Parts: sequence; C-alpha cells; structure tokens
Amino acid sequence: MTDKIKKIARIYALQNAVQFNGKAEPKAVIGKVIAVHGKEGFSPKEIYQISGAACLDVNRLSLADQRHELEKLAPELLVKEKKERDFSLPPLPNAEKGKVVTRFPPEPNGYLHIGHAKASIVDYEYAQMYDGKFIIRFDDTNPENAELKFYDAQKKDLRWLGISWNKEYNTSDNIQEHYKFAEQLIKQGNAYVCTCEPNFVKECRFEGRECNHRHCECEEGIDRWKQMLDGSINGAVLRLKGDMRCENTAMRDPTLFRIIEKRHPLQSDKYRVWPTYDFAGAIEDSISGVTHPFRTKEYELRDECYFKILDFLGLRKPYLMEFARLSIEGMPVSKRKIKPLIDQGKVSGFDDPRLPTLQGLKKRGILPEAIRQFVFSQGISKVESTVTFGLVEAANRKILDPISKRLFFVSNPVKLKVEKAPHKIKDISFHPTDKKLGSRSIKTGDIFYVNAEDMKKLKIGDIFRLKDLINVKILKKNNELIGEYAGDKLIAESLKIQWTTNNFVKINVYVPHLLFTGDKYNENSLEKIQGYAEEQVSKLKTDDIIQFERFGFVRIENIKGSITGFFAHK
RNA sequence: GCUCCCGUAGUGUAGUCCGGCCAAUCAUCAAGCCCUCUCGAGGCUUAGACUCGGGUUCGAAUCCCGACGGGAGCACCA
Repeated sequence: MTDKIKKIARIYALQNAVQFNGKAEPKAVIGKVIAVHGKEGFSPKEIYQISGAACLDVNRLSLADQRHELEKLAPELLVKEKKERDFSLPPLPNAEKGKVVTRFPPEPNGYLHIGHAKASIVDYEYAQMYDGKFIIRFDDTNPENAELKFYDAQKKDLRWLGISWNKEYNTSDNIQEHYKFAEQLIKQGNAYVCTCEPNFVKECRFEGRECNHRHCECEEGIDRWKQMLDGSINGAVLRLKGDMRCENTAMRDPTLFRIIEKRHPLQSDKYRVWPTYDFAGAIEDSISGVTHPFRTKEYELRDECYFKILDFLGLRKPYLMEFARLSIEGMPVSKRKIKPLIDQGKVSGFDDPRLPTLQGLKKRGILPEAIRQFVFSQGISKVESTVTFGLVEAANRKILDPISKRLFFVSNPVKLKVEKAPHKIKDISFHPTDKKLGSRSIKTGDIFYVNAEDMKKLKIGDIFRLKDLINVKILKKNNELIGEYAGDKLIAESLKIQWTTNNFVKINVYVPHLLFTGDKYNENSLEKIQGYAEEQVSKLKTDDIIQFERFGFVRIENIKGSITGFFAHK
C-alpha cells in the first residue's frame, strides 16, 4: 500500500519538476496525490511526508533525467493538455427535465435592448435545455407606461433574436383574478387599505412606524377596498401587512394596489385599481406555472415580499433567481438616458446604430447569434461589470468573417490615371478562401480612384499594386496623380490597395463610436465617411453585410438605389 | 444613515456551494513572429489576476471573522 502511494508521489513529483524547471514543490505534489489516490486510510501527514521525500529525491535529478523517467512511467503527463471552456449555461438548481417553465416579463414601454436580450436568452435557453416551456408575459400593470405599439415591437425584437415561445399573455388580462387574491388577503387580515399621504407613508417606512389604517377590521377593510374599486375613494392604496420594523425596508407594508386613472392600451378604462410589480409579479409567476423565474439583482430585497405574498395566499412558490444587470461601456441602456438624446435629435431614434437597443445593434450589422454567444459568455453571475462592446464585436466578426463578401471601398477618393494600363475584364472572387461565394468581373481602363492617405505614403517612383489587378509606378503626384503600368505579376512586398474604376457607386458609411465618454455625450459619436465603392455594391440589398477590405464590416441599406453603409467593426 | 448583494489579469469570465488533479480557465485587449494579393481571418509565442488583514487546517481563490472598495434597495416604476 505504501509502495503504491510512493509510486504515485514519485510520478507527480516528476511531473511537477518537469513543468517547473526541475524543481518539484511538495505542496503541489501532495495535492495531486490526494486527488488521484484518495486518502484511503492514510493520514494527510503520512502522504505529506511521502510526497516531500519524493520531491527531494526528484529534485536531485537533472531535468533531462526527470523527463526521461516520467516518459517511462507516465508519458501522458508529459503533455500539458489544454482545458476546454464550456460556454453553455450552468445547470439549473431544482430542475427536472420536461418540467421547467421560464418566463420573460417585459413591460411594454419601449424597445428591447441588450439587457433584455440577456434576460430573454437566459430564460429561453433554460426552457430549451430542460425541454420545458417558455412564456412571454407583458407586465402591463401600469397604464401610464404601457403603450400599444410596444407589445408587437417587443415580440418582433424577440423573434429577431431567434426566440420563440410556448405561451404569450398580458398581466392586464388577469386583473380580476388579482382582485380576488387581494380580497382574500384583506379578509385574512394580511392587507389593508391605506389613505395616508405618500410622503407620510414614506416617513413611517423610514422610521418603522405603523399608521392607523393598519388596524382596521376586515369588514371595514373590504368595504374600503370596494370603494377603491368603484371610485368612491381616492388617494388610497392597498398595502401588505408586513412588518414596519423589519430590517428589510421592502417589507415595511409595501403597496400592492394603487389607483391609476388612465386609459390602458388594452383594457381601456375597465380598471382604475392596478397591482404593483411586487404583487403582480409574484402572483403571475406562481399561477402561470413558472418554476424558475429570473430577475435582475436590484430586486433581491424584494424576494422576501414575493414569498410572503405567496405564503399568505397559499400559492406555489417558484425557485426565484437573480443575476446582475448587463452594462456596456459608453452605451447606456436606460430610457432615462436615451430618451433625451432622441428628443434633442442627438441620435436618430431608438434604432440609432450607436444605441444598444436590438434595433440599433441590428442596424450596425450585429447578428443575433453574436448576441447569443456574447450573453452565454457573460453567464448569470451576480457580479456587476461593465463590458466593452469589443466582446460583442469579436463574436460578430467570427461569425461574419467566413460568410461575408469582400468588396472594395475607397474613402477620401482621388483620381489616378495609369498610363499604358491594359484594358481588362478581371474576375475577382468575393472571398479569399471560400470560393463558393463566387466572384464579380470588373472592366478596367486607365482611370482609377484610390484612397488619398494611401497615396500619401508613396513617393514618385514607388511601385504599388491595385489589388488583384496590376502594379503601378507613381509618376506624378501634384495636382494630378499619374502612374504607369508596371506589370501584372504580384510583387509580394508591395503595398496592395483597394480601388474603383470610374464606374463607381457613391456611398456614405456611418461609423458609430461610443455614445458617452464617462458621463458626457460624445459629440463625435457618429462619423460619416464618404467614398466610392466598386459598382458591384449597387447590387447589394438592404441588410446585406459585407466587408470592405482594409476598412471593416459594413451593413448595407439600399433604398431605391441609394446606398448607405453602417460600419459594424473592423 | 440603515439593510442587502458583489470583489479572480486592462476588460469580461471559469473555478467558490462540497478546501487538495489551481504555482488558477477561456475569451477579449496588448506586444512579437508566421501565414495571407485586406489593416480581416487563421497559426504560434509573450505579458498580465485570486482586494487587504487575521483565523481554522497538513493544505485556503474556496470555510470563518474583520476591514476596505463597488453596486443596489429604502416608490402609489418595473
């Protein structure tokens, strides 16, 4: 038995020594030995001694000898294997295949952004993982926020992300049911109608003081509730009887229902008493069969309230989980920040390519699959972090690169006359490796357009190459740019530049930069680059994403022959 | 102010629940080289982290205590 463990210790001491310059470290070795062998009746002390001795012995050998011996004993330990990272979501606690139900509950008050994408993708993905069901529920319990157009707009955004759902409904469809639960709470003495001034409520909550309404009889409570519903009292709310001295201030008798006299986009003026998030969220998750509701961290303090309500009503409790909000550097997600920019005309709308709205991302050529991969790479931890948009770009580039056509675009174009240039009809393929993407043929003469900065780098007499076409020697560089044909054969070390013939397409490319630097709006966040693209570009359709060589990936909009580009990234 | 949550390379992230195959994963970024008729992609290499201080233990990124730092809540918004 001791022999066995000695042998193991020897092997790992050798491995450790080989890995770290001939010096084995007993601490590391003992760990491995215990991990592989298990303790099996040995005390850690014994193993420690054995490992220590093994290290001493091994360290006396030369590195070459160590390697040699390890090769004989356990050659597989010689190669350091690369660990693979698995980017799928971690397993869901308390989950059973076929029985998981998740939900995405947006308020129909705006367009979806990347934060919503994270939530919905996580919800959807877990339902998929467990062959469960995924519900989309519009949390439209505040008629002051809900707007008709957003119900469909949000669904459209979700579909674009590749998300589908098993069930869709509105919380506002269930108000009657919410009323029944409210009544039950009042009857049980777990809720009461309060007509205190909002400021007074706030004060009491802060100081942990109860108000008089808290102690009214149930009979009276029901009456007052009915009055709330029929409009005969105003300024009333229904509050949960929590604990006004609870350390968690969310439990200091939170409001469950309030009066909002505003026409609802779906329910019209049918109701004037509306449940709050605390109430509606808990009730809906429970009665719709959701097993694993996710929400963002800022609700964490409300968990207690969520469960208290379900407790009082004897309703099933879902397994509630939280994760951190997603924030991206320089790209605010909140309506509070975006809305003023739109109102002041600083961005064009909710689909401005500088915005992290799904429509904005789409506009600049970010693919839904890239967003999904990005979300998976972020995971669902509670650590708050600010991500660089570069991570989204990197994911997008990996998807785009093998499938995007390569085309020529010349920004800041200058005219170049090439003397003695052979007239050609040149076939140039759309992709450097994937020939299946096809090719275009370009008819060339002696007039070209090239980028002015490229030309600045060249002196008279220099030879450069019009990529995929011919070499050109610079003859003149003053008012006019004149070159001379210098052969067809590729010169490996020559500068290869993109070009167009005089048969070009005028195009503006909008390059989005960070909207904010720190807290300040970046006045130069949208750069407009004008240039000429090769004629082929006029054949592109809206939403085509191509790469302009040495420029970057660009999404095209072709509106009745007028071409605009939106820069995605390099 | 009170309460809660969180602290791993420049930025993200795995590992933390259940201490030992962790002198710590992967991506991104940066630097360098190779490859390429793009400044893209690909390949290779290098650099870079467990917030700090105590404790428990043969052994701590992991458990305990404390400090510090960041975030959130204290709405008749969600």
